[in-house]
Amino acid sequence: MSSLKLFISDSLHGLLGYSDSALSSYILSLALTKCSSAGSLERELRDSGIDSKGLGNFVREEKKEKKDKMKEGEKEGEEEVEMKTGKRRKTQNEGSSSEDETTVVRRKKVSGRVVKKGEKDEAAEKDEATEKEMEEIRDQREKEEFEKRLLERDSKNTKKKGAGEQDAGPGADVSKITSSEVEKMREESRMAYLEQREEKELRLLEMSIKDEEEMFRGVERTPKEMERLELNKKILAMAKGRKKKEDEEEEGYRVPDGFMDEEGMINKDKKEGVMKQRYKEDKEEKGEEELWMESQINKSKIGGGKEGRKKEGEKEYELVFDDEIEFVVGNKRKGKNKKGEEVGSDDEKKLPVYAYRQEFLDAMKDHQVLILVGETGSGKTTQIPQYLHEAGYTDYGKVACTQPRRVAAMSVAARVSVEMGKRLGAEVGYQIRFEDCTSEKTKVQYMTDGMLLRCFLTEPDLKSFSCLIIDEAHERTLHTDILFGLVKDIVRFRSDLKLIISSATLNAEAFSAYLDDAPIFMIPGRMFPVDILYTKQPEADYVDAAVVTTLQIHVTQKIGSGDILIFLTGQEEIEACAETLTMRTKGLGSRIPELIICPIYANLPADQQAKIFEKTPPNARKVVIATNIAETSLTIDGICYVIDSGFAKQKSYNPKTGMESLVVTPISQAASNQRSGRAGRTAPGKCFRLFTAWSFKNELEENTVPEIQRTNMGNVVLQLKALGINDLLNFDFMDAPPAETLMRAFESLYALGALNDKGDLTKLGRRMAEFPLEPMLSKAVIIAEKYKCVKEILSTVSMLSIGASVFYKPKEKAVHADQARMNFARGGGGDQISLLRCYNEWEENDHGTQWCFENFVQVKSMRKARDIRDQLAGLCERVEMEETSCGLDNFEPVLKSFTAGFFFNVAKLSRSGDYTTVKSRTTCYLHPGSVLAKDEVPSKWLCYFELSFTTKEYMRQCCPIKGEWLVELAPHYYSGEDIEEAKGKKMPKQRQYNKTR
DNA sequence: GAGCACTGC
Repeated sequence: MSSLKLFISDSLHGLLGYSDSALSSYILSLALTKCSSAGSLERELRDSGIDSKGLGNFVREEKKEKKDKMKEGEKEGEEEVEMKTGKRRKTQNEGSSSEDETTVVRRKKVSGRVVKKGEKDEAAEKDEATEKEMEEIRDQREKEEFEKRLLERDSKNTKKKGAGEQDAGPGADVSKITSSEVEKMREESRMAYLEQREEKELRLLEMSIKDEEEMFRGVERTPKEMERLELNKKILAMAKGRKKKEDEEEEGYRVPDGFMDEEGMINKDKKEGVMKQRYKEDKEEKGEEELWMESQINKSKIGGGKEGRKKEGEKEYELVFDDEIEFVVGNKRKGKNKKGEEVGSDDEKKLPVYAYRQEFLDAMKDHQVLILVGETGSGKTTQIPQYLHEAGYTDYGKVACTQPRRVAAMSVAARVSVEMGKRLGAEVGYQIRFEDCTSEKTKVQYMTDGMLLRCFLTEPDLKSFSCLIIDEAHERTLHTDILFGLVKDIVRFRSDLKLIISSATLNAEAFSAYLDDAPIFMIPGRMFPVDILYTKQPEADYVDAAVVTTLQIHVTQKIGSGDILIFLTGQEEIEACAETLTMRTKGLGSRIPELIICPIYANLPADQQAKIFEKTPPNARKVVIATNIAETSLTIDGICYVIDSGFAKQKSYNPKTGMESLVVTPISQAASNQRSGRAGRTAPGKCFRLFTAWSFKNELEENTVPEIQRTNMGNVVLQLKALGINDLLNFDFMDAPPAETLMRAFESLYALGALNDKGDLTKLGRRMAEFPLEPMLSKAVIIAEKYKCVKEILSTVSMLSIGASVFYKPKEKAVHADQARMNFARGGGGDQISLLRCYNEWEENDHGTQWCFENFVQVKSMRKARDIRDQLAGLCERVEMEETSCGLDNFEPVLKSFTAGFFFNVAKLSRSGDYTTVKSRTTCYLHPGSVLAKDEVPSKWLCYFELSFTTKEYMRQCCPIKGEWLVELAPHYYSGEDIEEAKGKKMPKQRQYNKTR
């Protein structure tokens, strides 16, 4: 609490200090009451912090170390390993090698079958097998040998023990193992893990060397690159040399395979007995977690699943991987309407919603507001608006249905227009940014939620609508959350307006409570049951675990039983996962059916994205490796197995520094359930969660923190202000954003001149709200009029607002891509001017695709930039802003205009050579991707587009500016003092003037 | 020398 107080008084001092402090005390009191009543300070702090709890950090750390390890080559301390495998290790120690138990089960199969295969291969390998395959075989050998030794030793131990116990008399426990033996076993398993890891790293290293040599043949390489390559080669040679030596040494221990086979069987039973005994002992100690898991398992059995499916399934395994993961059956997601007929042509009649038509219309008659709960497949999105239309609600206004995504709005509208037999754009239409497919005749209108929000600006009472349906409300996007507040207000004074909040999850009570206890109307979904399986122990590396699980599914489940969908966090992981999968399936060759690997993430070029929708050929299985994009945005048919890493990248915002960060965070229970639902769309499915049932219950939040609580609110505040909502701190948010975030938004809008000292919208603010841009960008556009560079700033702003996806950098042509990008930087001006040059050149080349290709620029992004630019230009025309131009030779006006919007984001070069933000004194770094990163003489002053924390505080999209500009452009924010230090001499003290507002 | 999850106006 005290820290918040401090912050508020601080910021008010800096910002509002000069003015009459009516606003400040007002805001302060509101902020404080809001904050204490919401009790959200703790959450805020957590949100703004960079550390995510749970496994996220661990995994990251672990990965980084993995890389380090690879560089260090063979140096590997025991302690380090202990740390790396910490999570897994811990449970193993506590839960006392339940893993070993399974290792034995596996071992039998490995030696029983794969070895024989291996022998055959060995005969033929000289002529046939590729180098990689040979290595695979050798790997396999090594592991098996190690396991055999382990078994042998174990059997000796057990025998010895057995003899000893007999001496001690009857009743002595055969299964008791001394602690030194436990220690030994631990070490063994540690070694095994280490060995496996080492092999993997080596293989990867080898591949990367090979790749580099092949792909860059004939391409000039920098000395650094050459150096790295040489170093890698050296490491590989050294490691291989050592391996060879070890192999030779091991040769002496070799035991005939056949012998081991049998021996393995005998040992297995004994050891299993031992392990089970210990397992039970431990379970008693462990208590809650195990008990809960057990209860979950029993529940699923009662639930009518195929009892003991897992146990039986194991026996069916033909091919077992030595790093196999064990899963525990968890609860079952119950299917709705188990018969679930195939979707046919007249399927809407079979949709669950159909049976509720009359009931629904009756409910509509009685209530103004209704919460509609219907899971995926209930048909609510397509049918409900039609029912309303048929019932005559469209006689005095349109029925609007909002969707969080453009594609959804378009496709649903198209579907409904077919069902109604009307042309799209006539009675049924949609409205999204850049596309208005409606007409005067339109009765049923689908639109994005952001679009409806924009409608409020022109039509505050929404009088052209008779019904509003806010669909997918459970997603809690920023726009839906704001809509809630606005529509709640509207229904109070427009008794003729009907409101439906439609959600797919059961936490509808929250919506109901928020909307004055509105009645909840339930429609069952059409879902198939999904078995949920958890890992028995935490997995240290979920990417690796996902690969293994995929192979397990692929090998053990019948081909044609369904495709696999893996949820990972981002491009990097997806690529790594796809690579490992390719490698391992290649290694297995024809022993397994074909596995088609399809990565998908938003930045993937469209043609590659389309691959996931191709039908899987018979005798093959598709595995889709996706980000969250597959959670909501797209539906892939035929998925029956979902592998859920339990993580996603989530944006969080720290209002103190204004810094956004994208962090790998554990997902919520709700999100995990959403993911598992993806397995049961066309047939009964299974969801493999790569975490334990315990962590699901105890470590995952129940619901995802709504976006409104972890994002910058500048734009929202400006828009709400433009709608005439003045008392924002008392605005009826369903979940209020953190007070600090609102404060920061106020502060920045005030400094930009969008709000006056009373907190009211200024003329400038009203103009800014017209632009569909972040306030700082809008300001830059408006100021450009003064500096006569509107044409240039519009292009720059459009390019900036599409994000970082402009330049495309394929791995194999990274050097060329970088070169192409640096070409745009020639002539100076930093990233902003580079983007401007890029846009201009594209325009000069007739918006050509070929040009994009040659310059490693993404066409998709450029087209988007053009759309945005056209829209902005249109808006400028409407406010009679002339499209002036300053040309490219003198780009100073462009940078000045940009700085006029982004003067918050200015960093100064300190003596130590780092940059420090001028006001908040945060140390930050020039992003290596910036064109300025290669400059030899760093600019004294930088103005950046965004500050984002990844591994460091990085400034992205930076341009060099002059210190004097700050006093000229933002005299109320910067004084001479702020810049004199860098100038080295005293500047005449400038009086604050702030009377213009 | 890093790495950008997903949306939307």
